Amino acid sequence: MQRTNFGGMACSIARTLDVIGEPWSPLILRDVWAGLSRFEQIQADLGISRKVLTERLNHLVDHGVLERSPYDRRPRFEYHLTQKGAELVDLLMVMTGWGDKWLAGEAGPPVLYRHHACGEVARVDLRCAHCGEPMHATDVDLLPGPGSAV
Amino acid sequence: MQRTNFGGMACSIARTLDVIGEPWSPLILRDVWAGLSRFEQIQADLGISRKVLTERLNHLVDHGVLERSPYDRRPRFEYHLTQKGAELVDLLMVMTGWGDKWLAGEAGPPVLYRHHACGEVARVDLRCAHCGEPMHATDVDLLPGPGSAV
DNA sequence: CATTCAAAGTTCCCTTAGGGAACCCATGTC
DNA sequence: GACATGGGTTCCCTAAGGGAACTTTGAATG
Repeated sequence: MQRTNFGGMACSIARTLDVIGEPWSPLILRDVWAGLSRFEQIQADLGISRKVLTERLNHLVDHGVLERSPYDRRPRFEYHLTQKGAELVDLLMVMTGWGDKWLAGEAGPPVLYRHHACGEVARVDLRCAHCGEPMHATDVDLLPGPGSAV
Repeated sequence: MQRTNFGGMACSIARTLDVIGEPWSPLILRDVWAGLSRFEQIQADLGISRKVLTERLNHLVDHGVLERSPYDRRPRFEYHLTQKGAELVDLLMVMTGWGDKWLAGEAGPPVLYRHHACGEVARVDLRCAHCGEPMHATDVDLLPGPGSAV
C-alpha cells in the first residue's frame, strides 16, 4: 500500500499537512517568502535534491499556495506566494516563535521580525478573534463542528 | 547519505521541523491534546503503523514535547503534553485556522474551539506582541537576529 | 552559423524510511 | 495454569529521498 494520504481525514490539521506536510515544503515556502523565487536559488539555498524540489514546487502550485510565472522569453520561471500561500506563512511565523523560545539557546533567534504597523521588532501573539484575550491550546475546549465526520 | 537533518540549520523553522516535522508527528500531538493518551488509542485513531508510532513517541519524549508516565503496576504508560508541548499545540490551532478557511469547503470546519475566557466559539488571531495590531506574513520585514549564521 | 552558456527540469541508480502483519513480553485475572 | 491486554519489536516489501549526470530551450558570442 502506498504511504498514507492525510487529505481525506475530517481534520483541518491533517488537510493542511497534505498541502505542506511533506519534508522540505515549509522551508521552500520560507525561502519564497524571504525573496528567493527561482528554482536555482532555492535549490542552492536548501541543498535539496533537484528532483524533490521539482515535485514540491509542483505540489505547492497545484494546491494554490504558490504561483509560477515566466520572467523571460526563455523558459524561466519565478515562484511567488498567492494569498492562500501568504496566509500559510503565518503558520511559519508561529513556528518561528516556538523555535526561538525553545530551541534557539544562548545564541538567540536567527531571524527577527519588524512589524510594519509599529516599526518594532516583535513576536507574534495568539489572541481570540472574538474577545481579543490571549488564546492558547490550554485555553480552549474542542467541540465537533459542522464538517465533523459522522 | 542519510536523509537531511534540519536541526543544524540556523533557522527556527527548520529546528522546529526537526522536532515535529516528521510524518504523523503533528497528528500524534493533536491526539494527545484531544485526550488520547495511550499507545493503543492513538494507534487505533490514526491507523499508523505501530513501528512508526513507537519511533515518533520516543522522539517527542526525547525532545521534551511529551512526557511518558506509568498508570498501572503493569508496564502501561500514558503520554501527556509538557509545557513545551502545549505551546507547540498553538501551532496546530493556527494550522487548523488555515485549513478551516482554505480546505474545509461546504461542510465547514470539522472542529470548533470554545475560548474559556469569553465562552465563545472563535478563531485564533495573530497579533503583534508589542502593539497589539494584527501581524501577518505580509506585515513584517525580516532582519538578521543575534543567532544568525555568519 | 556553430559554440557556448545558464536556468529549469528529467532520468537513473542507490539507500533509507514507512506500511503491514506477525511475534514477544510482563503482568493481571479466572 | 491458560488466557488476555497494553505496549512494544521484528521482519519483509515497497515507495520516497539523495546525488549526479543528462536534456532542453532560447539567448548571447565569435
